[in-house]
Amino acid sequence: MKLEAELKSTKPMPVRQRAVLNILFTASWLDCHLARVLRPFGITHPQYNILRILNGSFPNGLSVLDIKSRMLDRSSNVSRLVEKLRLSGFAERVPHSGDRRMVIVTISVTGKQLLSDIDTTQFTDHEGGPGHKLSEPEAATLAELLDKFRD
Amino acid sequence: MKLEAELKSTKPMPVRQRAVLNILFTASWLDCHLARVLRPFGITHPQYNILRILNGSFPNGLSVLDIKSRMLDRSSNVSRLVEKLRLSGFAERVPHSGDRRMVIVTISVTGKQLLSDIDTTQFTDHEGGPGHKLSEPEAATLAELLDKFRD
DNA sequence: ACGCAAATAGTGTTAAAACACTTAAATTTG
DNA sequence: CAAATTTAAGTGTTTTAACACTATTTGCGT
Repeated sequence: MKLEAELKSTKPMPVRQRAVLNILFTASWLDCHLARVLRPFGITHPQYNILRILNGSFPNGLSVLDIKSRMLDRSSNVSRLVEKLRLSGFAERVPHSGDRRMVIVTISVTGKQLLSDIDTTQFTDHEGGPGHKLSEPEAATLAELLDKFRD
Repeated sequence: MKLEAELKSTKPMPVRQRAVLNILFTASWLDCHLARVLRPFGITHPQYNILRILNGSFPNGLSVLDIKSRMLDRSSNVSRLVEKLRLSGFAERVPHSGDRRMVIVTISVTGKQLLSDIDTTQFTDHEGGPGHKLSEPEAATLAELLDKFRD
């Protein structure tokens, strides 16, 4: 559905404003879908995000700041989220030998199992997943325009 | 900056996954910018969102459900947000005469003044505003691709 | 070596989101 | 018309985000 219809907007919007609102609206829409898929697994979106990051650097771990710098939402509370993941058994924390300020966080076997259970493709390349109506070139164009948008 | 650089991603991503992450990342980036501009005015993003909606329907008011249906984030707590706006003097609430279940919310003069103070163009069409690097046709294409993405 | 600034992780607190539930009024149905 | 259903708004509670702050360790300059 077009943005104007979703938002029941009557007047036509300036094009850049339409782009801004559409980004925010689409992200909220995506978040909602993601939360619905994640709920049965007892994990939140930011926690899932961290697990994906840890999985990406596996078998190496990452410090808390490394995780933060790779997160979509940089203002979130990584220490507490990591602690949640540790309590759930999805991540491990070991003090860094060289620098005692640091803590190295690693995804656990259980955590890797969780990710494969969730089946990431459900959100990305799966048939019914979000964005399936876009062709690959269209998806590429979309990502490029977003990169340019943030410039 | 390109998404991969922002997220310090090493491996190449599937195109649709790249689009999904880019939408989420860009929205978070936008939110951050918006919060920075809004802070001096003592108003939050969802509150600003509601004020814009009320301003759009001025001089007519809207019921709480009408507001909710026009919001970017549909799961938020409109009653409490409206109460905050009322306490700050930016909105007014009057019971609906015909249907006593309903309450009609209207933007106040102070609220309209606040919006013009914030100068919405700062986020949309202003020179240094977000998305200023995009040409108008590019912004239009971006919005269309996002519409299609949600299909 | 000493003091100071930067870096790193974590905590405390307030405000907000998430979600289920409640109250009240209108509408439908038997 | 009475009871049940639906609709609208609001509330209670838990979890989380936001933001500023603290504590500890490291590195650096002198």
